[in-house]
Amino acid sequence: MLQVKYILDNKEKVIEGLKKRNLDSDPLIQEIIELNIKRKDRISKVEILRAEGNKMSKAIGDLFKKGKNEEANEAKSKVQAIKGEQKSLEDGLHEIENKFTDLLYHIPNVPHETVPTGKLEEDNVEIFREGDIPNLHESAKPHWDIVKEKDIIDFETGVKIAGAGFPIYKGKGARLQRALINFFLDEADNSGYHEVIPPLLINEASGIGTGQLPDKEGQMYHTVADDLYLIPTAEVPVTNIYRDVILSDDELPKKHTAYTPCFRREAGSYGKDVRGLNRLHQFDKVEIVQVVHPDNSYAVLDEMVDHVKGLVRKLGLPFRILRLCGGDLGFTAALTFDFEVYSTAQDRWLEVSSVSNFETYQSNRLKLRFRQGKDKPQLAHTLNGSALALPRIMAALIENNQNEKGEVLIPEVLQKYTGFDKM
RNA sequence: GGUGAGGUGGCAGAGCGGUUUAAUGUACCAGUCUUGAAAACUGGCGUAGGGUGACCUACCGGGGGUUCGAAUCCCUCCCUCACCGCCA
Repeated sequence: MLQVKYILDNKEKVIEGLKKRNLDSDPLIQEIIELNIKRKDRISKVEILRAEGNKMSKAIGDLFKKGKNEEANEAKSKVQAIKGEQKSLEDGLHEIENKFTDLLYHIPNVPHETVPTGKLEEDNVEIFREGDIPNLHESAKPHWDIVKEKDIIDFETGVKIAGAGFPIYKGKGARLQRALINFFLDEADNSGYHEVIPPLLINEASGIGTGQLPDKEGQMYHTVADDLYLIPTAEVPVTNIYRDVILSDDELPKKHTAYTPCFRREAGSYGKDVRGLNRLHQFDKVEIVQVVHPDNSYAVLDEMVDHVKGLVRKLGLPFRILRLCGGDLGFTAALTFDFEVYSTAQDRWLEVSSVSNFETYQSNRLKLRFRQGKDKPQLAHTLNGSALALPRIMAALIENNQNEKGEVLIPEVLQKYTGFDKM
């Protein structure tokens, strides 16, 4: 969430910035400012009373020790009166503070100055494009037909076992999946990301830390008996490694990569959009996460974008990078670049990666700080990106690399992982 | 799942209603000494909110309660450890 001090010092900037999200935050910000005044006023009143009470209580102890019981009892009733007043002020304070933090939780991050205005996907700005879109032969098919013919992904049996959106990868399909995971992990390792295998279930505090909670619990699977959530992305457990942590500046940056399955409840839209591998409830992803010094975070964002670029390039997929507009920007992000690969047989772009800088939005919730020399701790910046999400990469590879003989060719970089060069 | 023991500063560890403003040790930082280091000694050493400042306030797993006063007593939730059971 945003820092209160930042909101107070940059009121206009915050309101202007949030307009890019098509959000009229003026009344909300105003309410926060007013509540903050009330809050501070109440705190100082409570603290004055408390200081007085503390002092008198101490004196009572001394009086009893000296045997002046009468005086002590007299003082007791005085303190009792003070405490009564204090209690009702404190109750009010609790109420104010609950409302205050609740409001803060509901304000999204302020978009970076380079975020374009816009409401829909179409308003995202393409900033980069690379690779030739192949001309497919007449008999080219979408991936859902190909995988069925070759029996490498079985959607129907997945439906029986779990439901729609839980495919079974089989034989060479499973092997290709595994190859992609290992390729992505090796590439991340080469770029200095330290691999972790995190828990796939997270508690409420972790969900709040990275911004999935409150309010967005509907997007996650929830295990009722134990009150845990299945991770929607490795971002959540990996970033939460640093919840309530104060790092020293020479420990920055922290770079992590993790392969995990991801679970999303999101009830997709319909038809072509959700067919085959386009949208799943369970999918595999390799994530990269960084915790960095605030001065570097935008340079690091570029570095992460370059890393993802390298991956798609090596796979030989035509791709483009979009700068997300305010309307399409995630709740917690300040700036996001989406990667899309071109799926020839479907004749459309498929999102395969989202690389974002959250600035201090997550670290403020996480209490993720670092200390520069002997200075007071300050909030670090967090970033993350998919590098990459598997299913749509798989879909694009299968569609773009099909030849007239009905074979699907495996990109060279993957062959040492798959052990075969075509399917 | 059962039984028992616990959760105190970076770590170790005392305190179990009122000189706790949380002892002590250790780690760390600075200084003295030293050619330098070690040792010894001296001082400093948590987070957050408020005040120009001396200072004030909160925090001993979380929340609530008893009391003039709670790390200490009570309730509740969470977590850790040990043993038993079950199990990959």
